[in-house]
Amino acid sequence: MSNHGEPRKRPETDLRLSRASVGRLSLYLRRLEELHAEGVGKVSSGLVGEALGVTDTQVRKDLASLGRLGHPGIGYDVSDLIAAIRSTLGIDREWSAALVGVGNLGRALLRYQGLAARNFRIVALFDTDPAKVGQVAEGLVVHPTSQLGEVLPPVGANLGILTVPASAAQNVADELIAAGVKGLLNFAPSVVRAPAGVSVVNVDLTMQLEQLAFLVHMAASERLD
Amino acid sequence: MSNHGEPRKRPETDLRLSRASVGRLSLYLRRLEELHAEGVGKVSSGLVGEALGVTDTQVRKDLASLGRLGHPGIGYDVSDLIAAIRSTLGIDREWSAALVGVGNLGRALLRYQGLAARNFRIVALFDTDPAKVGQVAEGLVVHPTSQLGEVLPPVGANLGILTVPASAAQNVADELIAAGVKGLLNFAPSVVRAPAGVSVVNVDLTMQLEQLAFLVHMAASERLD
DNA sequence: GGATGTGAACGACTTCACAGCG
DNA sequence: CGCTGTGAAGTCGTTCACATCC
Repeated sequence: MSNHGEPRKRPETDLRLSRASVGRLSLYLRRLEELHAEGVGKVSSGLVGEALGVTDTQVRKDLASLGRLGHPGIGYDVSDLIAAIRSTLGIDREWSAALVGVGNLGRALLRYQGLAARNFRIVALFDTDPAKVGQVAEGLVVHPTSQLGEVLPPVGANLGILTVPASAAQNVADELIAAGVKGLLNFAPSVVRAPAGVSVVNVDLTMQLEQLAFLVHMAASERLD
Repeated sequence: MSNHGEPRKRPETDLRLSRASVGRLSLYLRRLEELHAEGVGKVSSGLVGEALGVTDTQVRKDLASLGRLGHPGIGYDVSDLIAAIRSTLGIDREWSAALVGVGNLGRALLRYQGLAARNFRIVALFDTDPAKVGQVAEGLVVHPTSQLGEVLPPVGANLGILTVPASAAQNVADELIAAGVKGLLNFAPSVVRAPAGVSVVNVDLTMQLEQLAFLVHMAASERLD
């Protein structure tokens, strides 16, 4: 689903957090924010994991990587946990992104409130279609992708969002990287690769549809017991 | 990212394919279709995995679960592999889906060509917004979500796609399940749970953004060596 | 020689069991 | 007593090494 580009040589032993646990930390964070909004001040590991289908032990193991935040017999302080997870994930600051490919999906992302709620801002738009260039969407002018190298650096986005056809994805990714972007969110149905120092998350809707088809397919054949 | 709903009791020992390998099979399939289009007839495990960042050994292990399709010294027949993967994933037939939530993302999915290309058809639309009910999008009328129970069963969709707010996701999921749907693709930022026999894939864009933020955040601090 | 298939070693992640603290 | 933190055990997935076959 996501990778770091090149296969890494070093086993990365210093990295405390496993890939899987980072995903769960996101889930915990959301759950904790819900609980916080409900006025809950202290939580147990069981309460956090319950609605998420995660065991209490697993929650404690994950939270242990943030430091010693729990109080035996009491639980965890919700606000402390929220702050610690935000800081660990690196979302206690603002991220700015360039979006390339102002099609249906690109526009949907532009209008998606969830991005702003998490301090992700889209600060530049690009498209190759001459009919789209010059248009304004959500207060941003669409620039031609060919001018990415000149337009983007002064804006200084640290992320790139790819909502382009698969055939264009790697080329656009390379241009974004050349323009200084440090992370890529790729929605094209292709595996985008990047050099060390640039992170990539491939979303790949097609793959997830096929995962679902497989699960349903399997469940159906299991029913024939 | 995706789960089967309730935590399962039985370790499901009969299931040959691991979750991770199913995802890779999707990637192989896409790569093989590219190669097929280029007129390639035989491939080696190395060639399939190369552009995907997967080792040859891993490819062979994954393909082994499809049966004995390889020929030592020669490789695999591209067409055979494509057919075998399609059949294993359960995408050698048509899947029909109801889409609930005709907002920006819902509309983007409706127009997404990749669905049709993979034999996934959206056959019914629902929304709670009275302003949207009755509208026609891509040839389909938007029905009120409240009438899901009456409208959907005669149409007979086997999947449900949720592009609704997180607060509504579980309720809508329950209604879809009651209407006979066997699989759910959930785009809402929440974990949707389903009883045994119904499969769920949670896409969760927020989580993937946070994954990316974390990776970039980590890469930045590693640079201080 | 060139490539597959696969047991065995290895490593990563999860669950268990329980010590320890409030 | 309730709940955390964590070594140990167990499970799952990946990589290695090599026997095997065209």
